[in-house]
Amino acid sequence: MDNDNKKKTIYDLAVLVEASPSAVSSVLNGTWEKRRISKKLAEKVLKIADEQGYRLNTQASLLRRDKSNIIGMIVPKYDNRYFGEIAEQFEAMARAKGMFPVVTCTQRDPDLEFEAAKELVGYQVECLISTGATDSDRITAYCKAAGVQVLNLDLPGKDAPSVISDNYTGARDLTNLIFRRCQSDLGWSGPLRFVGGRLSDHNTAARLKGFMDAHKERGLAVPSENIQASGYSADAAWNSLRDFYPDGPTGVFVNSTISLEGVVRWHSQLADATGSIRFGCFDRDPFGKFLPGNVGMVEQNVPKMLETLFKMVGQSKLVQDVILIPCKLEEF
Amino acid sequence: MDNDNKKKTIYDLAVLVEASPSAVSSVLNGTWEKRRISKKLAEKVLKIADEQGYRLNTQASLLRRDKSNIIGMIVPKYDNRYFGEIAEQFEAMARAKGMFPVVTCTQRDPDLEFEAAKELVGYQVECLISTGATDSDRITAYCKAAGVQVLNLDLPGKDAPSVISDNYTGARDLTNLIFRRCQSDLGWSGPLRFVGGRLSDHNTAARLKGFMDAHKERGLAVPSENIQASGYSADAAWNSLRDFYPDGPTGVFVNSTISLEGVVRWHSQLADATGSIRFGCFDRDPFGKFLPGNVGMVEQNVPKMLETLFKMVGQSKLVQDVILIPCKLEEF
DNA sequence: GCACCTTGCTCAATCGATGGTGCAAGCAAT
DNA sequence: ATTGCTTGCACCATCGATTGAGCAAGGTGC
Repeated sequence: MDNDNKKKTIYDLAVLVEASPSAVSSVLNGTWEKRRISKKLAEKVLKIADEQGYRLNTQASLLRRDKSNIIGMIVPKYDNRYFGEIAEQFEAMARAKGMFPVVTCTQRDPDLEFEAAKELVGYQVECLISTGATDSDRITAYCKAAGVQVLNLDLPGKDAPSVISDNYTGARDLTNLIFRRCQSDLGWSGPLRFVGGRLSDHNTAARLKGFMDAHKERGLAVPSENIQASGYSADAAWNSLRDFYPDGPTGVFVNSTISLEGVVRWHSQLADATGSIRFGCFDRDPFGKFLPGNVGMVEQNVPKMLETLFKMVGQSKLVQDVILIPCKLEEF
Repeated sequence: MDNDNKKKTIYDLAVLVEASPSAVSSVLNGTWEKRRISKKLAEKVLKIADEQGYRLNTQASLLRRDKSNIIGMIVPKYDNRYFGEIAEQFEAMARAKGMFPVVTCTQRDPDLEFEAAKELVGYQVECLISTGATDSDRITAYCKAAGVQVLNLDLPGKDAPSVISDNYTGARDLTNLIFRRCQSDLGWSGPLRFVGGRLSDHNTAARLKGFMDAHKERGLAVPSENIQASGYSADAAWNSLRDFYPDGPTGVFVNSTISLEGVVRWHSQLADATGSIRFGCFDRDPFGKFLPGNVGMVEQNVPKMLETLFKMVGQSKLVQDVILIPCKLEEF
């Protein structure tokens, strides 16, 4: 049978079916009717291809075709539900559209992001989705020079269309929710604290603005030590709170579920004060609802974001530059 | 400059540097010294390639080479830390070894798993890692016929080497921990309940055996209604518990963090009984520690699993069929 | 002045699949 | 018997990069 482990090619099949490689090729790629190959030969080819376990060499096929149908995505991390959902749904939607998705995880490392983007361009992706990229403009510049479409997701970029959450409104709503619950549960009215993320990051900046505006509406000033955007890691959030022992009610706006891990660690180690703390988190995690003190989470609308994104794939003239997708606020 | 959006090829570069395409190629792929190309020409090629934004066409390159250096992985879901960590670390390790990782998510759908495996073979992967695959033997058979190495991860298969956790021991240890805490916290000694997973799945079966053996050691019988392996979804776990209102202390072995979501939902809705429940979970989630009633979690040793796996990549003669990696038990 | 080696390249076949073009056989119409 | 159309394929250039083989120019030794 096929005890030789070399892969079968259309030339091998051609010998077996006693026909030409081009006939075999056209049968296998479905163009045989157009090429007036007889049904009889077509069936014979398919039968033998099946018996021999033939599989198209995608590399060779793509080299010859003009379209690759490959769509690439870079994603920072798989350590939270948000990016996990993005990757999963992106793959599902790409497949549904007959494309081949290639997703690669770049660890929030700008150089790795750029390397990965270059690699994907080498694989002839037709479109590259740059998700949460630290330096998306460098990627965009490279891809533009290579004639590859780029779309930004989650974080905006200057030179390519971007689909992102309405971070400002989501953050303002979440801040208001925390205010409301601090008032009703603790009889206390702020100001709140902001923990996690980076100020240099667009999303953190937009969320902080929503946070600040909610304070302004209440005529509240926010002391600068209340803003602790010390990075995207649980340890960073933990470090920025570890020496803080509240002497009264406290409300915390947590920027990302990763930061939430650090905040919850802090929260759980406070002896008495634990009951007089309320927090809310931008981004959702299914366990969040069950964490004591958590009053609500913002869920970014991933299906809607991806749906919007996929409408732009392959379009050359795109009107809008940054498209904002509303978030959903879940109160616990 | 490069305002034409067609991709540059070595032929385009050859014209610009006034040399042959083969000289250009050998400079770009680093074989130029072996091929006795002068340093002067090499530098000229590199300079112009850079100016022109040249990028190797991987498709064409791979077609000609014998090794692709692509390593593929299929993964069921990105909705939990375990598979997320596997994907992330797999990519990092593959890159560190100079390979190009392609990971694709197959939604626990056996047909999608198989389709994805076939696609990856078409992309000339040198090795396919089949992670948690429902029907790994079908994938193995296909890949063997195509001469592609397969390694199973997380779930074992008959016809290819497998690296999996020591589910039995991990589950027995976790069961013992739950017993211990039920005794010390509640003065109660079982029998416990088992929730989540599928009995047809090897891992669930091994974990259930560990669960049962821990009961046997204590001379305890487990009523059949205590075993609720109703699937891998939060809703399934929730459904299998929703009508259960404990009238005394209760201990639950939760099989996967996804099932834990359902269990916690149930737990949080019990009125009085909530304090007399203890549970533990196979698989870790950073928020688990903060869930009331949770006494511990089993963490699978992903770095060790992948390290073991990568040692086998490219090896033709492999001695051991199923390699068990010990888990770590974390008590809260 | 001739043989021989080294240097620095170029030539052309090749990887596997694709698709435009061409050609032979068969049949009908005149 | 000749023209013309249809059917059913085969031939071959091509995609971009790689690599064994070969060749011309220049240098060295005797």
